[in-house]
Amino acid sequence: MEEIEKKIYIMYRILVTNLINCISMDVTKILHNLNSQQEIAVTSDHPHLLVLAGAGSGKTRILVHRIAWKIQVLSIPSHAVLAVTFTNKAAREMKERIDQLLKTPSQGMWVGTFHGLAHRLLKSHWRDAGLAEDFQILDSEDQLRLIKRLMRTLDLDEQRWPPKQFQWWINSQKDEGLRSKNIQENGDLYQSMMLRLYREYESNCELLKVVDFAELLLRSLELWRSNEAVLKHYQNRFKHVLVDEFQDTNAVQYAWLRVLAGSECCVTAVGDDDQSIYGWRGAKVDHILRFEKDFKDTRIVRLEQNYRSTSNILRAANAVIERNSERLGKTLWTEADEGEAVALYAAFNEHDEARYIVECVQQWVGDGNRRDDAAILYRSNAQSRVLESAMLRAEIPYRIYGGQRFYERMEIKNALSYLRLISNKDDDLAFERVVNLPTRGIGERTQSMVRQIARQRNCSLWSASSIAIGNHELSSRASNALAKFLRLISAMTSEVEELTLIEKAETIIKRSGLLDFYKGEKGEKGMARVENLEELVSACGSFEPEDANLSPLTQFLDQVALDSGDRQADVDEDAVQLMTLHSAKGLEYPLVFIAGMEENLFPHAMSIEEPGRLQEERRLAYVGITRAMTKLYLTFAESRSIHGRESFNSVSRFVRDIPSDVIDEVRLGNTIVRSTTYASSSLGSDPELGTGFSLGQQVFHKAFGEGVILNFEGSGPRARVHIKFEEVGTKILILESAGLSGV
DNA sequence: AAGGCAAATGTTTTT
DNA sequence: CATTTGCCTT
Repeated sequence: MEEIEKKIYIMYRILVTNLINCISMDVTKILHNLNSQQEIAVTSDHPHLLVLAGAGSGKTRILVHRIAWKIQVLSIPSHAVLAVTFTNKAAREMKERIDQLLKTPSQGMWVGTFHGLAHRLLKSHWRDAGLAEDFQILDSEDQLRLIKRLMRTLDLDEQRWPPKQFQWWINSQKDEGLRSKNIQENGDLYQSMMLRLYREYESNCELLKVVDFAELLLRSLELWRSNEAVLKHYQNRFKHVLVDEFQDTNAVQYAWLRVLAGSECCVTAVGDDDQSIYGWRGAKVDHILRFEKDFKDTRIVRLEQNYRSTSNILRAANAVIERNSERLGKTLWTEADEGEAVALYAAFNEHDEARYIVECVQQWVGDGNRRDDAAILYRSNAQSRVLESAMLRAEIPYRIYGGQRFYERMEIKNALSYLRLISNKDDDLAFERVVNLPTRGIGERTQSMVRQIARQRNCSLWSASSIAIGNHELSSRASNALAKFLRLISAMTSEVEELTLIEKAETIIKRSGLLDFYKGEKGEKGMARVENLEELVSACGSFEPEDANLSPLTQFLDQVALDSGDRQADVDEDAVQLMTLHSAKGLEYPLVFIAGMEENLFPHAMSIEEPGRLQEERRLAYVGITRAMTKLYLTFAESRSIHGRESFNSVSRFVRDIPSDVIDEVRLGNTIVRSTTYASSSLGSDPELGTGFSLGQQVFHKAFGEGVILNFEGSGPRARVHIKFEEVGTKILILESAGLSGV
């Protein structure tokens, strides 16, 4: 069997080579430097292809080269190709690399995120999709606001029913493709409550002409399912569909692909079940297993050779992921050298951990390396603070990824709301956001009055406001303030009409009073906000509209809603990268630190009980470890303050899974000797700073019993000692009055 | 209606 | 610990 396959393959290669010669085109570089598995993945002519690509095996490269192969060698027109990713960043990168490889730009090809492509569909078929032509995109913050508002009208107690829960529930239903009418009541109070709000939410979105993220996908799926003509059009066009990060697809996205693919489309899916870390967001690894069944005649190619990491790092990664049961099974291997051992550092607390990392970075830089090549990863954003301040103190330039995104910042959303209101007076969400910002005397009372009128008349808040003023339904003070606001918006609209996008943004930020409002805000915050507003203006300046028929402003607003705006600001500065493990997926760095390798933190306490969630944490650990190319540091803190409370966690189980011959345990300045099981660490040889005791030492106190020394503040007899007692927890004692004795 | 102070409340992230 | 939310006073 294998023999035959080999022969066919050789014949195929001969044919291919001839073909290349015939076309006399330089396509050799498409196959240049590919290993045999990669080459099969690029050139396979099976109808469908599933590439199981391990970390660092050249996943994106395969996708890009396969597209180039199809276009240049198989002469498939580029407009027949659709490539879909999850993030804008990945889509941008793919576009760039295709252009680079093909030289000729990827004209006619659709490359984008699921959401971006769905939006594009709905924009062209808004009528068939049952939407308004100028429908707005609702981001998650807008969504939460809307839900809160609906809860208020339904008189639901926000304490008993957290709005976030409604949001989460509604989104999960939509991710599964379920509308409220598809859900059966099961007599459960919680479910019936959720469902009740879901119904209300659906009809309100309809009314407000807004579409949330999940809706973009679901709506475009329903469009295809219900409209034969539209579907046929796209099925006839896109004969080649390629999906990146396939393990991250949720139910609707998978259905979307299946419907589009129909029966004559070639689907290529590239993914790694071991890197599925978005299960909590509806992603289903099962889709990888189902692919073969749903797409008949699928060729499966495994890419297991890793080109990124040393073999020690890979051994660590494999040891961690091996303990997961539900795997397709894949073992990464490399031709690379053993490399250095994985360093493990046991810190006393999070500050010591940060200090140690800073020291290592300084040494790395001192050795002539780039800060850009170093990344510090952590499980949750809260951990970044301590690391950040340590970097700041050491004057090491750093860049934090994630956290708050540009277009989600309050001042930016406010400015955008003014722009939205300029382009569409009936945008109620924008209206509500800025009607009293900066404060102009339109308070809660007036606003609820206007809302009530809007509901009665079934009109927008904008129209309701003029009705309220016209009918003298408000106090004269409120009426004047409201009229002033309406005049301001109208005036700005006409003033700005003929201006370019950047001028519009500039004018509106000034005229609305937002700029002065934030300038007046005291402290660093106001400054930063003003800077952000300026950055928004410059973003308007560099925006290039795609469609000449539509107004640049509306196009800008749509793009902003779909793009989180992870701008590449000061990318040129050589800086250490700080990010969560989640956002590190897809990236690689020569030097990687993973901080906070502790039980309850990583794996996270919320995930520790459930086996499924724990497996996902394990995959996250695998993702983290495989980011490292040459040197990996794992650190954990024996004591860490979480939410202001001190907690003591043992070293993460993921660390214990790594074979000890791969790990090099770092001992601080040779002062302390400790074992990984830390609790009963052996005594230090040198007393700490003349106190007569050492860190990690077991001590006895008359009242509190036995404990372990965790930290010192100061030195000599007046030093403050942090001790974790077995019975009473941690105490901070003055040494000379504590009356401690060694055990 | 607006600003100030106390209490609550904390995963992971993209779109 | 640090930020956001809600209540309460002016």
